[in-house]
Amino acid sequence: MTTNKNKIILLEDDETLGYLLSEYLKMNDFDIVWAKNSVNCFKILEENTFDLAILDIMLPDIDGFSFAQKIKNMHPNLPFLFLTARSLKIDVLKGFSLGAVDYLKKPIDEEVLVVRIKALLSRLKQPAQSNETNGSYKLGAYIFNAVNQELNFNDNIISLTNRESELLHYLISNKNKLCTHKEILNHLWGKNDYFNKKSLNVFITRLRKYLNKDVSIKIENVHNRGFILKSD
Amino acid sequence: MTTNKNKIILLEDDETLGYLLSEYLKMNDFDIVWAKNSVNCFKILEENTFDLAILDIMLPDIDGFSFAQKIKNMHPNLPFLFLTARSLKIDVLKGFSLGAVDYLKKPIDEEVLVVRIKALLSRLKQPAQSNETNGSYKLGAYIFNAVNQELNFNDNIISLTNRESELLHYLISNKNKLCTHKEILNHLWGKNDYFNKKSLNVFITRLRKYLNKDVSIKIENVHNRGFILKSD
DNA sequence: AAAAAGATTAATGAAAGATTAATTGAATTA
DNA sequence: TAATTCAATTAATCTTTCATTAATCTTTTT
Repeated sequence: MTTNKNKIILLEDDETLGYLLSEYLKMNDFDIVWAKNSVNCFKILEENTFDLAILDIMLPDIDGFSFAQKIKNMHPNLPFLFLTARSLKIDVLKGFSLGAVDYLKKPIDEEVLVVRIKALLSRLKQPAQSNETNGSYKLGAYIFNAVNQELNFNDNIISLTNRESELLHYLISNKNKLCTHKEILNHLWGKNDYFNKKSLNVFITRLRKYLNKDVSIKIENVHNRGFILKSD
Repeated sequence: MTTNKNKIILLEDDETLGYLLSEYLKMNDFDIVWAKNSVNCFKILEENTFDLAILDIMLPDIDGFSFAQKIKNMHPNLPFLFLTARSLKIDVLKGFSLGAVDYLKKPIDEEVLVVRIKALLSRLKQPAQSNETNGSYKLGAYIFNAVNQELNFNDNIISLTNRESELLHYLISNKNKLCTHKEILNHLWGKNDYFNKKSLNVFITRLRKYLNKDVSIKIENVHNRGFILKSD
């Protein structure tokens, strides 16, 4: 595994469409292998692993569905999506019940295809990295988990209080952008008065203390305006 | 209390379509909650967990996409699919880039919808049981059998009561992730009031006592939010 | 240099949580 | 039907948490 590109096998007998699709997908940073017929496709699949298979099921030399079944037996975990000119409901149902992850009708819009593939792959990738990246933010050497309200620095976990976490969440999702006192106060406290502002200052100090292990992270004050969380 | 049906929330303002869809999906063994507007939907989502959200993004009271974004912030792992009358390419692209798992155009064919949902859920379910095998979970040096309601520590078997077991089951299947009071109470008791919360505290204490033989396991409280079962 | 804004540290007190004990109520048994 | 058992709930009590407030020091602005 020398590349981190997603490997996709495309089974498409139409020269023009096959060429266009594989070129377009290559441009979008996928590693494409184009098989022009099912025999060829089978051979390639025997010797390689892929992240996704895109199958044109109206190929002349084989019934697409039985082919998909074969693939499923060979590579039970290989997700596949169908391209098809057929739009019969029965086909769609058949496709999904075979375990297809998607079913696109021709003519294909390449842009839509790419977005769908990316969405698919990112979803399929998730189990590998657990839910660590989801709902959590990288901040310099820290990782902030907004759901658990935790700051992770080198597996050293700091539990944040509600207010600390809310404030950091607000700042981090407006990273490198001024957050005015007003905005922050209204967002966290629902109102904006002298005392809440005092409170805000206390929490800013706390966050600064938590984050001081990475000197590239700073919470800067803009006099009479608000705060900016700077990082990167 | 715990059913093995897939819980789905349906956001659909159209009375007729909403009724038809939720009835049809119920017939197909899904556990459906139908929200007729986004405010309602939001409330329900705050207090419950679902396996899938189906969103009509042309609702009059809110922009569907920003709503999806909100949901994503709240429940980063909740997969959602869009129903829409719009078929503009830009919308489809936007939907997928938000992380939608599917995008269906109205009019909906219920049969297709069900097949797609099943395909989706079966795919999404796979990663879930990382260390769950036929109802038993490894938790540090313990093995929890959710069916027999037993905790095994070095072949020393502790029998759990219903509530103890339900609670541990919920926490363990959300290991290392915050479970809010609301979620837990709604999941176990079906409602969320002062007294149930008190009861919950008692059961937390019990579970802590059972689990105190392995110091690497902790049930942590997040003040005013809920609990996290930490292990590994 | 005075005044205002911000930073920091510490003190406080109400609410939330933990723990143990008592009570209730349903199911089981005598 | 009375007695027993067992789990869930409620009560009572003790402990901890954390947002707020206060007090004091530092920086910025004019």
